[in-house]
Amino acid sequence: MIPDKPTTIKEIAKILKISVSTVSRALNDHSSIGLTTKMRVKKLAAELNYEPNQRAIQFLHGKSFVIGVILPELSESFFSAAISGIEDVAYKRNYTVLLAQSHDDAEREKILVAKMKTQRVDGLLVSVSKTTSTYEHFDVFKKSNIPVVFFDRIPPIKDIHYVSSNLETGTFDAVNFLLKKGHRTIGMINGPNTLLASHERKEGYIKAMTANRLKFDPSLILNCDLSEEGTIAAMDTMLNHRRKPTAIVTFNDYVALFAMRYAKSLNLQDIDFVSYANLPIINYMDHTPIASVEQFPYKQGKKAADILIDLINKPKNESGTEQAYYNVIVESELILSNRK
Amino acid sequence: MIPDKPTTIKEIAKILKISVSTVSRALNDHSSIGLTTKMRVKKLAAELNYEPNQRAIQFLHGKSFVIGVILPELSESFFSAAISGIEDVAYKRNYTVLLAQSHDDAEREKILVAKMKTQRVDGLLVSVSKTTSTYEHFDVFKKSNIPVVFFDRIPPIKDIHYVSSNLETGTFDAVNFLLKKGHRTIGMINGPNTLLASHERKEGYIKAMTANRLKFDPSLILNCDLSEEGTIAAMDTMLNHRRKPTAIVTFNDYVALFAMRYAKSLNLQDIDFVSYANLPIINYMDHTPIASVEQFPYKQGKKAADILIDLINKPKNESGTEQAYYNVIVESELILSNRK
DNA sequence: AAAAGATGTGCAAACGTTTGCGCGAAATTA
DNA sequence: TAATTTCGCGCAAACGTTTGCACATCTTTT
Repeated sequence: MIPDKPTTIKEIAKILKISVSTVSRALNDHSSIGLTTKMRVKKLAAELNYEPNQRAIQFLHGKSFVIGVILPELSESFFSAAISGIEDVAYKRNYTVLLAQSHDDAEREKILVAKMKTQRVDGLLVSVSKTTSTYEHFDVFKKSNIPVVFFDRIPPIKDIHYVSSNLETGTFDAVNFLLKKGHRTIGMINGPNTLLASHERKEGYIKAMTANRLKFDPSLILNCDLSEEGTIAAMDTMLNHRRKPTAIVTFNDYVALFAMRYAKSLNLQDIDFVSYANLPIINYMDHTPIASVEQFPYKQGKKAADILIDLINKPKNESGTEQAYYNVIVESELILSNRK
Repeated sequence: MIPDKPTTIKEIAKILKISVSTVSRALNDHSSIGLTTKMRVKKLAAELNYEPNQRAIQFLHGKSFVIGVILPELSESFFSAAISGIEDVAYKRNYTVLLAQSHDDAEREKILVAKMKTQRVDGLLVSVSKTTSTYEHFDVFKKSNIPVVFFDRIPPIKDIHYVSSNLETGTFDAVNFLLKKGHRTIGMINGPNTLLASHERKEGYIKAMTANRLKFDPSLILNCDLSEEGTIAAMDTMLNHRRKPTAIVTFNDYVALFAMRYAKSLNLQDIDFVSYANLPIINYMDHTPIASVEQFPYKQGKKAADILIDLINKPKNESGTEQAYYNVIVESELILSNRK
């Protein structure tokens, strides 16, 4: 009836009339404990449903085996896939995940970072919020020598660990694929130039063209604010271009959807689209891009978590040696649609 | 240069030549500490960037302010929305979230439950895995008087707290809506009968028919394994029915997609579909259901988290009084498509 | 002037566990 | 047999914080 307080090592010691240290060592299979004692201890521990109090242990060691994760929006498929990867790694390496979302609000992100610090996480994994423009709130971690790994949305500052995807190669493959398929006029509805990702896409496009000894026509790459209206405007420009594209690469699946819908409303069924995989269900749709560049959020999450835990367990940086920073690029990859 | 160990209360005490207890009380605004002392302590604490070691405090109190959350699949939109709600509540009520996913694997779920116990979470929030058929692994929590709240996928056992959605009313509204729209023959592609959710849908359907003084034709409700093949088979049966339906209610968005695609391939454009909202992007598609039953995963998550934290902070159940169980139903609701 | 109350502070225990050190007893070596 | 090693175990400190209790000083009240 009594809400049984968890069994402690002390109680076991008292019952067995041995010291707590012996019990502790016995449970941890320490070499200096006799086999018989070990057996007795373990047997009783099992009977009493003994569970070591992690909080006490963590407190003693000053380690928590907890990693903090701050993401912009948990319900976005990219991030939920990433957190899935993070959790899987943490699980395997015996860490647990303390989760928080910034809702793309810089203020909330600041509070969360402080909270994570207070909770004494062993390390922090962050994809920064869209509205974050200063990065001093991460300094407390650096000062305390607690590793921070950024991923996907990485801040434009020096001396940080990060994992992100390289969209250039994926784009190269995408354009190359379209060229091999016979297309000669390939348009691109790109994102705003303020995004690093837009530049990577553009670079990939250009390299694919030149690699195929084709002239690069800058007017075939259009910027777009990623909204439906912006997409339609870009499409209009594209379709009225003196060289009307027969294939279009779009910045993301939403843009692809808008563009395809618009093309269809104009009864244009003959344009091939290639996009970047953001949405898991795009394959269920009536008209899908014929290929998409996959960014492997799950893999990125895994990689970032692995790096973070490596950093946590790294021997203290010997004074003098320059700290090395992990800058990991997860290659993106062209995936052909499995539907005809 | 030295990776500064966090400041402790002891150091403050030593510098100020007062005892640790005084420092502790000063920082906690205890009434028995002189104003001047308080000021001195707080000033120095601020200068040294003192942060109370939560781990020590938690250890001392035997409370962690952490709630465990075990979900089947973080990357499913329903669950990622739910975790978002959970996190928001936890954030507001000063708890943190320890997250884990079972990947719909009963074995992994068991391990995770044990791990959560070991981590000494203050409470547990669970949506059980599809493959879970026994529920003894939750007993350890009950024995230790740590509250567990189930949500959405709740186990078929007695004496548990849970939050789930009532699909009956949503279905009622859906069918009613179709009837008002003039439909008289309404089919339903339901899920397998093993799911509670299938029964709720069926009940809602029946009640809507009888409420409109229409005869209920059981042969218009088909079970389906939710796969594409199963959906197509159901559609075939449906379309060859002597009373060919003019509208169909489907178990979920995937089924709706399969069914709509199949209907389209047969050049049947005149069937109205209603579904249950699982997929956020369905609104971007070419053909969308004209309405869907929303289950508010975010809201469900919030509610479940609130209940859990209430339970945690509830005064110990006075021996004798029967424990009351929260059984909360979040009503589902019919949402009309915003596209024509 | 003595007793009683505030007021401000310190002592020490407690939370559960690990671990360096020491010590006695048994087993091995010289 | 004496000297040494190995084995098995206990003592006590440490981690950072809170808190009941006691104590000293100062201010009231009788």
